[in-house]
Amino acid sequence: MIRPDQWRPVDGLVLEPNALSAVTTSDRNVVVSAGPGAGKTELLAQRADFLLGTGRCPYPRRILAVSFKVDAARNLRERVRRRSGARLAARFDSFTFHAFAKRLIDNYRPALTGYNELNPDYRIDRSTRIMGEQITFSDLVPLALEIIETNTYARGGIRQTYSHVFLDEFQDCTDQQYRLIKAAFGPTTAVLTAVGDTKQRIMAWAGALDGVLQTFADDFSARPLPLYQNFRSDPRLRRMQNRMIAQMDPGAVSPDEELTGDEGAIEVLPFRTGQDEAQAVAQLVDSWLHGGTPPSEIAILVRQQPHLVAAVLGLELAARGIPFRNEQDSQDLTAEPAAALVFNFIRVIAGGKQPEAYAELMWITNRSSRSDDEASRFDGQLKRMLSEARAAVRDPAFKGAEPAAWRTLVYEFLRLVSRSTLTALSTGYQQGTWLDDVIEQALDAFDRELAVDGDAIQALRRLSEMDAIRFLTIHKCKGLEFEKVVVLGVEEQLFWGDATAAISAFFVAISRAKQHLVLTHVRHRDRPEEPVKFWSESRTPHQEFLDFAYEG
DNA sequence: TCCCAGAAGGTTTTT
DNA sequence: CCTTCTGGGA
Repeated sequence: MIRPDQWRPVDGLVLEPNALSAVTTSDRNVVVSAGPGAGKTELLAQRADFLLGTGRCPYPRRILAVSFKVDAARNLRERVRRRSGARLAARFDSFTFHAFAKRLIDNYRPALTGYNELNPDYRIDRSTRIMGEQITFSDLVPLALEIIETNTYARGGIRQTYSHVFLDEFQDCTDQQYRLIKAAFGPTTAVLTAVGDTKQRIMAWAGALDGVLQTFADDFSARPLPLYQNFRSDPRLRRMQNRMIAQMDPGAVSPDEELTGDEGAIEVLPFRTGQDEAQAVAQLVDSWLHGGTPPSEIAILVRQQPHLVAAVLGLELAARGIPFRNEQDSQDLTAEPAAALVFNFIRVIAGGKQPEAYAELMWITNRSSRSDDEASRFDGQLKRMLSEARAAVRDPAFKGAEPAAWRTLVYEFLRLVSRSTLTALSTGYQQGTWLDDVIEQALDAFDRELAVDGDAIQALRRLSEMDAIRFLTIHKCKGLEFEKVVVLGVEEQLFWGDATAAISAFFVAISRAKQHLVLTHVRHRDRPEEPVKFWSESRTPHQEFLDFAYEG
């Protein structure tokens, strides 16, 4: 146990004064407002280390961190584990709002009565609610709220468990989510830390509360702690951000003398057609990769529907052998162990030497508790299965039977691995149909990628986190950062709607870049092959946004 | 029967 | 911001 006055930031980080206050305050609610790159997530990780390491969050009490996206929740969880070690991190729960709500429902389900009554093996569906057996995503938070509001036992349990609560990206909190937080943690039951940035509020259309940071400050008597530094972006990029801040929130502008320097680059590239744009951007990406930039440090951002806007670019990248991933249709399979197992199996039988994938496969399939005798028999069966599958894939007839032939092999492999080994991979696999859904989703994603160029190994690379450059909507990129960012289509036709929402989206997009930002626009975009209801072929540059790119 | 205003969808979220 | 269709009023 460390004494609070002897605690130092982990990894020797130097925190600005307000950040240090936010990290080491142990008995007061605070609201940290800070722009992009201020290190809000890092601040929460440091605060977790402080609270757990000094015993301000005393055993067996825990810290609850609530985020909006799986990515963000996982990111924070891993950072705390890395910084503070597994022992302390075991008392740190990092969930999305939905995961937090689901846990409340699972733990206190009998508290739901009447219309909301739910079977133990209830399912979650995208759209349809069936009384008693199936709920939708949007039911999760209201049902959790119902439990917390009506059941003193549940309320007491949750308050007993958590001494501190972290709220990430809080500017995008909805009315329902805010009510859940308020009902679960009254003003004096836990110490709350909210972090956010009003300028990055891009969920207003989905019901994010206007001025929720201020509402929180009022309701919870939270101390406001603004942060001023930006550790992410080079000076040229910070100056562009600052020009936008001057318009969005004049009070938060940084003085010019703090943003001097020549590092960083911003380019505005106008094109005649989407085809020209695709060629130039593919070439640019190619040159970045050859210059040594890792693929995971490059992102292509589009306001919405990246598959439509960037379809031509996809072809240009594929022609150059550059793996790319459309985040829209391969949603977070990387986090699913069952999907990873399927991909590893395909990697092992499709590729030449794949020692890592092979070792991973052996480890996962072999760890269920068997007797030595059984284990060695299973080992033999698996090796025989793998070598037969390898031979099958290399048979010229296999090409003609794709993708169904892959499916057959994968299911044969999964049968051998056994259902019980599979369900043991993740707690979620024991309830409902989630395991089967994940396996099907993994196979679908593989089919889709295989259809691009018919190369199984390339398809897998596109599905992997590390090897592929990413196509993202601006919404998906929130909270992420990249060395190089291309914002495709800075056009009136794409940045439509409420002016505040549009400028916030553009601000989020440009502030992802650490070193190099490229903005493109075209005069003509071909209507895509797949039918779309609304599409203008002729395009207008979004001059107001593009002008932010220029100094003076 | 003609004319014009309004609507529609797009960006997210789980074990 | 786009385009097409519908319903209500003239």
